[in-house]
Amino acid sequence: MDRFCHIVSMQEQGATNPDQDPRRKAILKAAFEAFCSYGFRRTSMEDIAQGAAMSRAALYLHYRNKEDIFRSLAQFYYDDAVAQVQSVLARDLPLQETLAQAFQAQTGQIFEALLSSPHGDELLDTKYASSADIAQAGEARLVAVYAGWLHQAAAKGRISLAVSGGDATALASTMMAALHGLKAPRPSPDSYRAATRLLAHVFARAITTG
Amino acid sequence: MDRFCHIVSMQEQGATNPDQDPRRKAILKAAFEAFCSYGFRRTSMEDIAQGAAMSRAALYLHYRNKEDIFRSLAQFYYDDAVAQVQSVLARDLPLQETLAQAFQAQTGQIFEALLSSPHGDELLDTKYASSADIAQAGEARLVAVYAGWLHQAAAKGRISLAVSGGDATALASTMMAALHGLKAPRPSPDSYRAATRLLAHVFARAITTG
DNA sequence: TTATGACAAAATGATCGCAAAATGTCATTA
DNA sequence: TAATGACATTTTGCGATCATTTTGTCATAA
Repeated sequence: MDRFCHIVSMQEQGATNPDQDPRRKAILKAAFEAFCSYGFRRTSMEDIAQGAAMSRAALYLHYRNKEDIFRSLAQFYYDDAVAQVQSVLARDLPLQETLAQAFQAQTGQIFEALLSSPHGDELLDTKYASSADIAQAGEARLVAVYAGWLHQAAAKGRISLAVSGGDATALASTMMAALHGLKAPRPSPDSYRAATRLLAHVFARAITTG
Repeated sequence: MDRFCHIVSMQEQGATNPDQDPRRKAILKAAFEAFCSYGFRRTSMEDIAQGAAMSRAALYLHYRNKEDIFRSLAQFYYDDAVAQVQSVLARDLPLQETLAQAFQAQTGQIFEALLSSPHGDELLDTKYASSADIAQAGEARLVAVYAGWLHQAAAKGRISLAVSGGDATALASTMMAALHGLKAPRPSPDSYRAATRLLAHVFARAITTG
């Protein structure tokens, strides 16, 4: 389950970005794992400190408190999701493949691990309670990214926005909402991925010109 | 807010159906209203009895307990949704309009009222906790109805299932899941309806032949 | 300077007791 | 016979207590 490290190491760029601090990264990684196995409430700062191989007091040198860590994690997830989606959309793949990979990139990674953990419910609760602002902003950024891409593609005549009366944002927003619907209790991660892919194809077909 | 009576009165048929009993209907109606304004937990049998203009003891002549009433309500919702969707799909409207009206029929009515009530969250919880079986069966029935319709339409050549590799059930199930996604906190009931309509158009376009 | 152990304050949660409310069941009534 | 009032039982909500855990902060050590 070391997706976290994988993702983290991918964003090794920029210099004075606070999220470059290896200590902060270690803390986030430890917190991520503790949250997954114990849930937010049952994870103590001590747990996180041990996971990050430092004293509990040291945590407070980097984050104000547990909530701050959690919010940082949420922020991290969205930053990653936005970057991934942008990267996929920038490639020049067939329409279907583009959307399929974008959807996958967006939901996969950290999020899947979180949700499929035994404490997915609580974490989702915590996320929306304590980081509602971050989540909202993140969702909005994602919608904006999709909308921008749709807009450009339409301008180039590669797709048609007729299905939404030309409104790229409405379409992007509905796309995101639909995608969220797939997250509901699913028999297996595979069926989740299959549904995601199918949804991508549906949207791709709906905006195909002609 | 008397959607409930409206819906109930529409199913005046059959003779010995227990759900024809006017007393049972009165109880369901009263319970529905009480649940909407107080939530499940804070609604007492006394509240329901008063709303139904009978003694509390009389309730027990018709339902075993509060949970039984709630489950009956859930069952009622799904019966209604299935009937509505079937009725819409049976009509011979343009593809887009068919799906749009089916989606609307399915989510609208009772459900909208429940969710937009101040206690939507708790009721949804209660619903999935205490009536998970009914909900699951209901969802399955809805998927089956859509799948059957898709299958027939494909056979007649009116639509194409290419988008899901010919799998009508997979498509129907993804459709339902996507629809559920729209239920997430929305700015307004209007925006909810608009998104529903847009999603219908997307799916319609995705299965249009050609 | 940076990290830590130690400390005071705060939060948690388990347990009790009690009063009020709600539940489910009958014997009785109309 | 269908409906009710009344009753015994159960559940709920609230406050208080107390041991334990967790938190956030500092003075101090590496």
